[in-house]
Amino acid sequence: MSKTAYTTHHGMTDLLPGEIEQWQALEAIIHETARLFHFQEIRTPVLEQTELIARGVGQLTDIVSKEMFTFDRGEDHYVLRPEGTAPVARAYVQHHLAQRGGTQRLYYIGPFFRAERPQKGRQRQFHQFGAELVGARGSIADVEIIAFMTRIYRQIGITNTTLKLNSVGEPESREAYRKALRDYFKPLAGQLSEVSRNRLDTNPMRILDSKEEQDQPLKAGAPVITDFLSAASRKHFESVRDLLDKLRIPYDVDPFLVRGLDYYTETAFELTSPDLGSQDALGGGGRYDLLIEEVGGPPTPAVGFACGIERLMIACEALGLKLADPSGPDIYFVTRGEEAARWALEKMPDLRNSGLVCTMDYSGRSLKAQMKDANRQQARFAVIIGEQELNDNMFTLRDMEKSEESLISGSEITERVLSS
RNA sequence: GAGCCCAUAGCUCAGUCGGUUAGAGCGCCAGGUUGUGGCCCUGGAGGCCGUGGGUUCAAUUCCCAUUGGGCUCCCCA
Repeated sequence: MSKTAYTTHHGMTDLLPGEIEQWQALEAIIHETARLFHFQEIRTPVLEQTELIARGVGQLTDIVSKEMFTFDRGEDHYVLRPEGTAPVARAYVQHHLAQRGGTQRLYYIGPFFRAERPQKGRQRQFHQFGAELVGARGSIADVEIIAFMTRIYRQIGITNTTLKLNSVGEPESREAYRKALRDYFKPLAGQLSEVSRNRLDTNPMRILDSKEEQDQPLKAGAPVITDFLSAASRKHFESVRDLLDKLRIPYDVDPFLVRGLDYYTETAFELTSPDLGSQDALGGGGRYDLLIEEVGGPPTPAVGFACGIERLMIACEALGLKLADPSGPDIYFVTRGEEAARWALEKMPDLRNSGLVCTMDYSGRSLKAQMKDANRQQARFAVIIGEQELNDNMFTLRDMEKSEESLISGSEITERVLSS
């Protein structure tokens, strides 16, 4: 163990065979769901300009103020992207996607980076998938996004989730609400936890998601943002709830749901699971009507979500959900002698052209060792080739599960395996 | 940034009240079957007992530090 000179950095892990199958199966579900919603994949670089993230996500957010991996080369300031929405917004502006007309329906899967202390469900390199509807104003867009997200979990079989829903309104309402919160909490400052007290001036809305024991009773009497929403915001929020009801997507309105990024407006939501332990958010999202403009584009309403893949895996694990089993080859060639091995090597391209998965021993090991390997790899059939077989052009085809053997000619292999 | 826990074979873990060559199960390799997997039997490889220092005649064991890992708070995915 100590002989291993190099290891991954703290909070970054390798995905090995045995584990990767689950990821691939999940990715297949994501791509298929996106196809059904007619969203198209977008891939943006892992490195972005630090300024983009700082502006887009917000200078005062935890992400920007203390969790970014950054480095400089000459004049350029690089950051490992900590989230997906700001880069998508940047791409939308940079490539003038607005000029393509209509609404851009985009989704992505990929790694993101935050320099936090790792723990269960939190890695420094983690993975998210997400979707964005850019250029869509109506509440139907919000609901499509939520439907997209929840459908994926339903497809997987994760059903014991809670969808929390709130509206954070427009900036003006939020400012009025912030003031009301300050007015409410100021006299109680002495009873607040230290973290919350510090937020009183900087970001009082964050006091609302405090988990500190002592803050809970104080939160209970706090003003609710719903009372500060403009008529338009209120109508939008009502419409979202109404449409969710129509789609029979259950949700809980949580007036204290405040998401950590600055760019959210109007609808905000979060999907939580009881199987995740302390980090219980599977994913979340909301509307961000001002972000595109903030990063230099035309005023463009948008809504999106992002979900953590590692957390999804934890939930699958807890629920015993296996999305995929590793599959073995159709044929494993067991060879004796160099000539036999060469015959097998030359035969395999034909079989593969027919769609058969085949492999063989590469080291000229004993027959027993090769059979053992075929078994370990869960091969459906072993084809045994020795001198005799080559001379007669008749080979032993062994059904590994039934332990039955038959003699067949070389040209029969494909058909026999395909038909069983 | 703060707190708690852990560190012995590839994996999961015993163990030494401080005392010669450090163990098991699984896995791996080989033999039993000179051409046949899974079950069984036999054998083998594989550990500076995370690292550094201290106490001691003697440390994998006790003490300190350090590194790595896990969990929690904060916050998020």
